[in-house]
Amino acid sequence: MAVPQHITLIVDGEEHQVTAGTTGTELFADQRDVVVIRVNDELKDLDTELVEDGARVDPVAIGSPEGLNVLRHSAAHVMAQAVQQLRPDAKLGIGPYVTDGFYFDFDVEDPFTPEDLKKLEKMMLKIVNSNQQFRRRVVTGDKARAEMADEPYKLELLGLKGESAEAELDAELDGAEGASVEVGAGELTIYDNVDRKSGDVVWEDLCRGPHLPNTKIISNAYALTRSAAAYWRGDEKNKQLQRIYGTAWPTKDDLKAYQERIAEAERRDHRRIGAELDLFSFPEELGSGLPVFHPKGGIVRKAMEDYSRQRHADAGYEFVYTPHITKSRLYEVSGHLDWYRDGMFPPMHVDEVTDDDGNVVKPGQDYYLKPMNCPMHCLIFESRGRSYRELPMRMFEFGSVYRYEKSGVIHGLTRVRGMTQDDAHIFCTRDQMKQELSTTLDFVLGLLRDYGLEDFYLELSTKNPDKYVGSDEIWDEATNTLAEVAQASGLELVPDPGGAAFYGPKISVQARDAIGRTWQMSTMQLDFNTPARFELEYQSDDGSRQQPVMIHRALFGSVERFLAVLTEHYAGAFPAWLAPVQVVGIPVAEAFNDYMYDIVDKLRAAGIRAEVDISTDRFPKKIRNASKDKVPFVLIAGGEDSDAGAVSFRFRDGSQQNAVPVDDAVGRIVEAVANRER
RNA sequence: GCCUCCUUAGCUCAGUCGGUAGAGCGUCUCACUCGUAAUGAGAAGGUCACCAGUUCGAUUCUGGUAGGAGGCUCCA
Repeated sequence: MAVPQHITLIVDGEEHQVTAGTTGTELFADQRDVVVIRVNDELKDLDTELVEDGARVDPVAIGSPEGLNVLRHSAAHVMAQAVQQLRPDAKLGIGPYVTDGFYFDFDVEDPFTPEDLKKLEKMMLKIVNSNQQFRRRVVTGDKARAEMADEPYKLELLGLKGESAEAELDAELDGAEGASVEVGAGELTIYDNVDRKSGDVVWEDLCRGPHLPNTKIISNAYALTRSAAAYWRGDEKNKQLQRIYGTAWPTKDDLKAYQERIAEAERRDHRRIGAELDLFSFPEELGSGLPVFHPKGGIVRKAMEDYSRQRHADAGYEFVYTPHITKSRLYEVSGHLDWYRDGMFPPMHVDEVTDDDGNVVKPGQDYYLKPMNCPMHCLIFESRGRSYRELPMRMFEFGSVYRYEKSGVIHGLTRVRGMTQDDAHIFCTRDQMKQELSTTLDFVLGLLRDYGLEDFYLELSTKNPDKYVGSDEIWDEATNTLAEVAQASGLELVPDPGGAAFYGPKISVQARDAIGRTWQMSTMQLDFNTPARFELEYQSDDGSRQQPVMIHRALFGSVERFLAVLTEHYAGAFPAWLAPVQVVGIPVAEAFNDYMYDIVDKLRAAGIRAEVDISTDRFPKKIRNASKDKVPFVLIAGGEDSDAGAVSFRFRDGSQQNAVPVDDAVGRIVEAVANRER
């Protein structure tokens, strides 16, 4: 019976004969960075006994994406153990890994304080240093329920698993934001944390795993970053649990690099730079999410808009203007009041006439601030009969819209209540739509590149089965057309099921910025429904009346948001063509002020935004000020320069070029602006 | 909208265990006239977000409102 049976494993690509029951720990004993193994595409604990003949076994290093996930998941367990030491009443929610870290949700009487987080970090260090083992144990449903009797949320997850078919459950749990980490497909498992010395089980959690072999690997390259509330299973109808976020890395240097990355993102925060460079502000008097642009920010914005207008004109767009408010009927026809009433500012009720007794003699009317421009563009289309010869008709507007965003979501310029969309609607025939989408995508990407974004991928948002209008055939046709255009672009295409607006599917362009973050930028939506609702039509070449197709598209999304993205992308150091001040002239001493002014006058005559710093600051201080303002070109002139009819450059990176003849310097700056050099 | 935290000079922040406040930067004045990231001295500047309550007395304690931060939910 106990005869050792030999099996063949394909270990890291090579065949090996081993005794059945050999563990990953034994196989990879000399590879210290291996923390889990992959057996036939499935991640397993390192101490898994291997019994299947012919199985593929691959080592997973701690630094690999999967290894990092396991590290962070295990760190979440250690944190939960510490939390239950500090707060024995804490009930466990879920605790998955996320990008760069992990979190764990707890139901506790009192929320965690920053002091608690410090205490918990120390308690975690104790656990980490005591080198507990993570030990996996398969349990039956009854056994799991018995052991988790004091953990109501775990029982709820077990209940879900019991009730529904496996596949369904996994889908549901995945939807519930990481819950599948707790009770995955297949068998139920509990992980015991076993004390090294005593062998006692000090903590346990219902968990799918896998985990690190022991807590020591977590080392002390972890940190608890913040606490916040989160709805249980991601549903705002449920109770809010207290969530603690943390991060964990293979080494202290990795942790430091991560923290430096976070600090860099903070330094680039457009709200901070916007204040430092005097670009915009959010006066409390106006209300939340309603920005004003100061003169410097106004220049950046105007430069962005001017270039956009020029490009749109070149691309055959026509410019339209529409009002900010309208009677309610427009948004009844468009369907917005049905779908987005909560996201719109409440109506203004006007023109009601009552008699002396308060009876309504003449009913009033509701006016709404407009949340979208498209219905108004439809009205322009239908203002007279249209011929197929006019199509495609491309209407562009910097359209200001107002949305009643929930107070908790407003964020700088990226999520506001009043914004200006660079909105266009293209009305075309069905035959034209594919070509039109394809040229629009090229146009969009080209323009984004001109603003300095280079790295893109596409997302295809498809029908939300609970939130759409129109027939399935129309949705299929629209979706397929968008998919074909997206694929033809050669860019990576990520599906976004259910992400579409109610009136049609969309492609969105996601851009990566200078520090690798992605932002949703442009969107292109194909819409058969709005033209139908407005009963738009044109006369075709055969004399029949046809309905046009409508393409919604915005490049910036909103001018405000795009300015925020560019501010963070450039860390405030805008390319010269966008910079609020393009040139600051600094005379070495007052005696050279006039010489400097002559140069700056030449620049101004060439359309350059140039200033002379004639403040009483000393020379080095002026250099410092210009640096802090991130001015692209600093021009310096003293005796050496004026004698030679020259000027000296100081660039933003601190490098210099001296004794440049004045005309050359002017030409160079004019060229840099005209070519939108970075 | 929900949870936690925050709001003190133009900005960044100290501080007051309840007796109406400080620093640095910035601003202004004076002196300095200088070659690549901070010259020195002096001055002005605050209803301690707003509104109530408790108190002899509130910037401080309590409640509410507004605004902000980080999350959650949402994002046409």
